[in-house]
Formats: sequence, C-alpha cells, structure tokens
Amino acid sequence: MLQKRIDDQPLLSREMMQEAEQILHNHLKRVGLKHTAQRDTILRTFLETREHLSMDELHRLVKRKDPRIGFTTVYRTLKLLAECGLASEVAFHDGIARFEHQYNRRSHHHMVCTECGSSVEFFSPEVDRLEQEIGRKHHYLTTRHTFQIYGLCERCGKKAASRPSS
Amino acid sequence: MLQKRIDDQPLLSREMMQEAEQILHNHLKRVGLKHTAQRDTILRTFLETREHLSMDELHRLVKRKDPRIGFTTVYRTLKLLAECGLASEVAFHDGIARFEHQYNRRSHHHMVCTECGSSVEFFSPEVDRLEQEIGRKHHYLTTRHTFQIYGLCERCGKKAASRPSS
DNA sequence: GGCAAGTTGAAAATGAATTTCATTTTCAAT
DNA sequence: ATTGAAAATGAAATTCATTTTCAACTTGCC
Repeated sequence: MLQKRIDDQPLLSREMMQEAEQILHNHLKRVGLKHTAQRDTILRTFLETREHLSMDELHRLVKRKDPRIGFTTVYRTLKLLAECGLASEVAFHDGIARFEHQYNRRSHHHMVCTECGSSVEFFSPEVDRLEQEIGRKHHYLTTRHTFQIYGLCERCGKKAASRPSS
Repeated sequence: MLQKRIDDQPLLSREMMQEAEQILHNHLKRVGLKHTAQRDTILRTFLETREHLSMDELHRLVKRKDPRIGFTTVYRTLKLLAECGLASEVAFHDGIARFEHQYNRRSHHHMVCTECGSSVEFFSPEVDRLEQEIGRKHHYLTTRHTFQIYGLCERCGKKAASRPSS
C-alpha cells in the first residue's frame, strides 16, 4: 500500500533525530517517567519511516532492531509520542489507527484511495484558515481539525473505467 | 450529549418521510431484497431523529416502537440506508460510528467538542470546492471528504479557563 | 396455498485497542 | 557500587464495537 508524501523534507537528519529524542526525554522528565532503551529504539524506528504506520507495522519494524520489544510497549510509546507532539494519529477510516510523525512538519492533509488504500499528502492553508474562522463564528476554542478526501487514485480510476461492470 | 444542528430544515414532513420510504423500497427491489415491517419501522424511527445516532442509540429508540426488533436488524438496516443514500456515517473519532440522515440535506460539516462530545454543524461551500480542486490537481476521482474541527465549545472553554490547573 | 429466497435476532466470533499483572529495569539517594 | 521505590515491560487476558452465523420465520412470486 503506497503512501506518497509530497513533502518538502526528504529525510530526517541526524540533528533533527537528536532534537526529537530531546523532546521525548524532556517530556518524560516533565511527567515523571523514565528513559528506557525501548523507548529510544521505538522513537528512532518511527522517525526513520516516511509512512503512515499502524501500531502493528511499527512493531514489526521495531522487532527487526530488537526482537524482544513487545507490541504493548510500542503501543504505549506511540501514545507518549503523540502526547509530546512527535506523532499524531491519522484516521484513514479503514478501521486501523495510523500514526505519522509530526515533528517539524508542515500542516498537511491526506487524500486516500478507497480502492487500494494508497494516499497522497497535500497542503492547503485555506483549510487551516477555515478552522479559525468557523471556530470564531461558533465560539469554539479550536484545537485541531481533520480534512480527508476520498476517491480513486489515477491507477484505480483507470482500472475502474476499463472494467465492464457498472 | 447535545448535538446542535443549525440546519435549514426544521423537521421532516409527512411527504418527505414517504418519499424516503419510497427510496428505500426502490432500492430493495433493485437489489432483490424484501420489504419488511422491521425495515420500515427502523427507517421511520431514524428519520424522526435530528441527532447523530450510534447503532445502539437507534436500536434503543426502535425498541420503543417494537421491542422485538433486535440490534442486528437495526445494524443491517442502517447499512442498507447508507447504501441507498438515506444515511451516512459520521466519524466523530471517539470510537463509535454515528449516522445521520442524508436525504435532502445540504452538504455540511461538524465541529465537535472534545470535552463534552457535543457538536454543531456548519456549512462551508469552500470545502466542497477544495475537494474538486485538489482531486483534479493530483488526478484523483474524488467521491467524498471528511472535514471535522475539534476543540472546546463555549461552555467547556469557559469551564477550562476558570479551572486553576494548567 | 406452496415454496424458494430472503430475513430475523440471539448468540457467537472477530479484531483492534486497552488493561492486567508478575517480572524486570531505571534512577535518585545513599 | 548498592539499594529500593517507582516505573516499565511484555505476554496474556479483557474490553467493546462491529460483524457473522445459523436455525426458525417471513415475504412475495407462481
């Protein structure tokens, strides 16, 4: 399942990786939690990806580095990363929670192919502005929004067009 | 949990109700399914509401009219209604699938309070236009989108502001 | 009315997400 | 370095919304 990122930021440099680790460590200290090798491994593995990972997919990658790390720890660490802003959940509406890294990334949204599950990211400052505008109008203190477009990607669209059935 | 609808359409008239029933009946015929009293009861109950109902909530309402109708039938009928465009799922991201009627309604979106779960609907033609525009740009055949804003409603926002903790 | 096809609903199954708990690890204070 | 309290770990169990199963029951075309 391809998940194209049309980002401006091709890969995470060593410095950024370390800065992200620092963010996690500070967060751990702040809330009185402990620094463990597992958490570092999971964060590093997560940051090395450029995909929208499910818990399970990340666990599989993490196990390659340290087979003894269990699913539960990945699960809990991903929640921690979300807490300190390094990760965020993206709901592609297929029943599985996915996460992407959020550190130092531009605000963006996703368009998902309902046939093959692939997705592209796009940028739209207008959507961010709308959040503000509509929140103000209805007296909400807005914190975030989700905007997702569903449809058929070019490949699946062509396949569908050439298929005989309705 | 209040779910305010700032709609233009205060309630469903008898004619609209019958038209909706007709849509269901036509759909049933088209796909070779049968017309049953349960399905009618469930549709009618659903249309009488103005909320965003979970399966369970709708089942509870349906049971008031006919206590013998089971959850499974409500579940399957709601899927049927979604198939023929009378209902659609709204994911408020709280782990429960909710449905709203879609028949004869303006395109709209939701803003959800993350504290109390209440929601307001709003209208934004710009968002609909963006779906088209972005789909075209990336060669997707778009079919639908979700746009949801999360935050604190006026009440919860004030409560949070007056609370001493961070 | 008959009967094939579809429906019903209770109960069981599914599966992702979350919690439990016994064991192990971290880290601040010795 | 050692200690011990608090936290982390991970396998297994649990939860809970959703979906499927299946035997008994309707529906609607002949």
